[in-house]
Amino acid sequence: MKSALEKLNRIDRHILRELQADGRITYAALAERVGLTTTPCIERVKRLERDGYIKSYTAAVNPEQLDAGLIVFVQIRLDRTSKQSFEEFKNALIDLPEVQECYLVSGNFDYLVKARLADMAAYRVFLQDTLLSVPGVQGSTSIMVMEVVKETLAIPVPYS
Amino acid sequence: MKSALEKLNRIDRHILRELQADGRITYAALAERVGLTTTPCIERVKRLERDGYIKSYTAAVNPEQLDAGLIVFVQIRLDRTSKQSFEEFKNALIDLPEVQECYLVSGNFDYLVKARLADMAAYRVFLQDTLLSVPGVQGSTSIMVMEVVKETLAIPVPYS
DNA sequence: ACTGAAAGTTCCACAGA
DNA sequence: TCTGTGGAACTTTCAGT
Repeated sequence: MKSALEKLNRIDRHILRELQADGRITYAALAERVGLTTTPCIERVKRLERDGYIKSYTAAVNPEQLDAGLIVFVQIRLDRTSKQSFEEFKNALIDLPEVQECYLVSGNFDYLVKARLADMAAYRVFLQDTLLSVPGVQGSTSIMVMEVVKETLAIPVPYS
Repeated sequence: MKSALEKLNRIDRHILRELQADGRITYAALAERVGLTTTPCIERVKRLERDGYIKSYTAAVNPEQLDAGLIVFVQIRLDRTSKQSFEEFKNALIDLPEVQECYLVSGNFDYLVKARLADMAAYRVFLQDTLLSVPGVQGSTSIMVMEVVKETLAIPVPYS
């Protein structure tokens, strides 16, 4: 079984690195960085997009300045007796703008939710009125983030 | 105290939404979407960048296709007796490419680390040879992600 | 799969309101 | 802070290797 990265040659991996570092780089500048002219460079980028290596491009905005400076992880335990609970919970959660990540995880609880809130007041409202009022939720444990040590979106792509 | 969002007018918030949804949109198209001509639109984007609302632009790549399909959260307990441990730990962690997020958190353990690995074999190596061999680490608990329900980078910016 | 060039867009600085 | 304009830069297509 070939590793996923080996399907991409050195230039493609270089392109992925550059586009992760600067998603708005021009094709002309990108081509120069990876040692191509613009035409084949654009072709490679389009193929990376088509093949799903690049899902989208996005501006990374600063949560601190946008009423979302508080990060909290909430472990949610669901009522396991009904299988319907899981689907209901997912559907309820997926549209909440405060919820940035949600995972089904191993262990004593069922879901791990990462949310961004303005402050503790907003957190209390979110937990009580939103999360805990979803049908099937049995209990929760919150982990408050005191300090962000690292937070990156980048997937490492080796060998320049 | 004015909320952070209220420092931005409707057009600026609209720009932030559009750039989060498509980080490579041309200024011409962005200007049309927000109802401006290109010159003032570019000025607003540059100001949002200067004022730190926009931190960077990035391509979102697919971890599944890049040997990083497995997500694991590791709770790390540190030796609390030495204050030096915290700095050492942070410095050791911050450069690890597998570590996508790292937080100092409240509760029984000290750090919560989110890492992306190729598979369970890579996870075991990472935990033993990398995380647990950092000086000052007393213990760890791992939470394996079974299913990704939601994973977004976007910070909600209300009122179009 | 790449080069180079031509034609069409976009960017961006400047003048003006 | 906006509109409009013109030259430079960039994108994109196409013929050729």
